[in-house]
Amino acid sequence: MTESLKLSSQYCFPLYSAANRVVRAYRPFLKTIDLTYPQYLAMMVLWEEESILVGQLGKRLNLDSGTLTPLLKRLECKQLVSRHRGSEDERERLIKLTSRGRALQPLAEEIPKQVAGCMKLNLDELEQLRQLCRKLLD
Amino acid sequence: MTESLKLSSQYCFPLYSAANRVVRAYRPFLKTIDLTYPQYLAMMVLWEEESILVGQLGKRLNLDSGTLTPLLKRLECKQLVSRHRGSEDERERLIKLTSRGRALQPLAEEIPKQVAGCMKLNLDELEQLRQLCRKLLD
DNA sequence: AAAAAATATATTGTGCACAATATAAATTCA
DNA sequence: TGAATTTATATTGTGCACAATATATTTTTT
Repeated sequence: MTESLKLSSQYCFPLYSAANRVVRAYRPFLKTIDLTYPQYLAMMVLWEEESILVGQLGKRLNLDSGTLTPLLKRLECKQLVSRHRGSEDERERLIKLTSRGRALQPLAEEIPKQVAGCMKLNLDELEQLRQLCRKLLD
Repeated sequence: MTESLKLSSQYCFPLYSAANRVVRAYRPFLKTIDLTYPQYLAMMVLWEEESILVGQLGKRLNLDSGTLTPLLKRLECKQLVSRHRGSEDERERLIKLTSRGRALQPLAEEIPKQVAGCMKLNLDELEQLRQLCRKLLD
């Protein structure tokens, strides 16, 4: 057996597995506000920005239109966002937070703390993990 | 704006994004042997074990039968594995590496090194990242 | 042994994630 | 200005990831 192909030798498998685990950890909390994790990420950006173009949102979340277009349609169905065209450029799609979307924010307020409470890592370790992931993403 | 809901304050978003990035980094290399990343993980276990029950494989990969059953059927279609029943227990599904599956291993040998070469993290940082992810997964 | 409970895997349905491609509008160039 | 190119988003198709549930077999209990 070659060492390099042993599961226990892999660096990326734990990362892949940890990301799955974390999204799963969010699920019960996000269920209370009827959002998936990627939807929650999009809503976080909108709570910050009020409105944003699909392309800009994609840059913030590292997701493309193939992922975002259907996701944003689902948020539109729930009346959390509205989808408009750019005023100058008709190709652009401007996503706006609705009042219903804005009203969701206070209900999400406690979720980060609650999830952190379920984590096996302390704040220091979470910070290290974040730095390493950010460097990987550079 | 509440600090706790800012995207830049999140600990898990970089982890989620980094995992997507890493799977994407593997893709061109895995394409040469016609495997997806989760399929590659399953094959790695089989290269180690030769045969394994679905449940045991799920424990190694942190995946359930809802994910593994269709994945293993696809590997079966490619004739990389065969799917049998347990000899004692008819409920069990025993997955066996085929000769074709075994023949794939040498072609995968160089992939871990190649992917590591694309990474923005050095070996030390990869090791730290792995340790943190493992602790999170405990 | 028959009924009940537990176990292993499969199925169903939803929502990503992404590559590849399509569409349509804007920009650049001839 | 008209054609070619670029840009922004949408569409299509594949394969996860998982919750919820179903099925079938085994084990335990009565």
